[in-house]
Amino acid sequence: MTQILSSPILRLDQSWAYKVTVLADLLARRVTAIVQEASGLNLSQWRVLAAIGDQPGRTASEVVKITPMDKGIVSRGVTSLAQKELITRRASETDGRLSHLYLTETGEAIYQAIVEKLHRAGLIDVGLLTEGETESLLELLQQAIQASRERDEPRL
Amino acid sequence: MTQILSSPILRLDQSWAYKVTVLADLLARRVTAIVQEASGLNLSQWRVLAAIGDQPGRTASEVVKITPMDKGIVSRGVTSLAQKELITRRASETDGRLSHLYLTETGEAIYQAIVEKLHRAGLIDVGLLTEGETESLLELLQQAIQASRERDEPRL
DNA sequence: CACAAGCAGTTGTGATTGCAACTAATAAGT
DNA sequence: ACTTATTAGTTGCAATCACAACTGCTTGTG
Repeated sequence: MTQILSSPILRLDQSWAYKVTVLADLLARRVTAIVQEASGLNLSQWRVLAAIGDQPGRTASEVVKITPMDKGIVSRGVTSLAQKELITRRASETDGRLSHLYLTETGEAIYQAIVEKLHRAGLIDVGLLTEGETESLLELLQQAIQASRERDEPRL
Repeated sequence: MTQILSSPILRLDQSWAYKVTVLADLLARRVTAIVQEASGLNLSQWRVLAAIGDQPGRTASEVVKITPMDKGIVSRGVTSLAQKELITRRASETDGRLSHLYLTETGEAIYQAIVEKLHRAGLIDVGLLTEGETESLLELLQQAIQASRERDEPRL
């Protein structure tokens, strides 16, 4: 059925954007707690660690691209992780501006331990949804992300 | 296919939790920009306003319940919105602790204007997904939220 | 009624964030 | 080659947030 009223209505409990927001916040709180307890890292430090663990050799700006983080935050994350000796920077030989990032042995251990805990907490796989549901959720989310990225500067 | 390796792997681009996080952040930035430009309100003030517009008479703690916000933030939001005369508090007659919140005329106007803009920006309805897709996305998100809420204190 | 326990809302504070200004290195244009 | 534009990454700072302590009201128990 189509909209009857002339002005659009915001029904929070029917807004996908709102639900995504609420869910993301719940997830962030749980991940933060787990990461904090397991390693003392904060959420953005963990995100940087995870992005590197996910694909070693990434540069800071690549981390920014795949992550919902400001480059300032990533920069600070990289610095502090390097100080804690969880990652190392290796300057690129072909481009003096960037360095590739790798987990140290300690970093790898912490990374694995946290992944394990997140896994058990159902924050990686989805124990709650069936395999098919998960798949379609992933697809829908990806579409929404893409669309949101494309729309990003439509000068409203 | 099931997992072959012994330790769970975090593939970011296949993690629903990660995608939800990225998407929520993209959405938050866009909503913030729109709201800021339209009204000068920040995101949490807008969220409070929206929660009241969505269902007038809500109390602050009800806003907290349906929203991913700390009660401190809601409290400050309510205070500042009241100062700007976008909402009014009406003390409950039956319970001296709480007050019901309502939009003023100005508040209503701003609320409507922002909803309109968000709508045009595709942040309420989903122009990007079909109706069926939207529906299943909503359902899946709701399930995930519920599950996440229930799991919230599993003392890991 | 008195007392304990719980809930609504406020406020203080250190930590975290987002933005923008800045440096340094590379790429592009002429 | 030289000048300009872009990109990587760092840093300063004001705004925002999360958490916890606190006040005051209400509910439950005896």
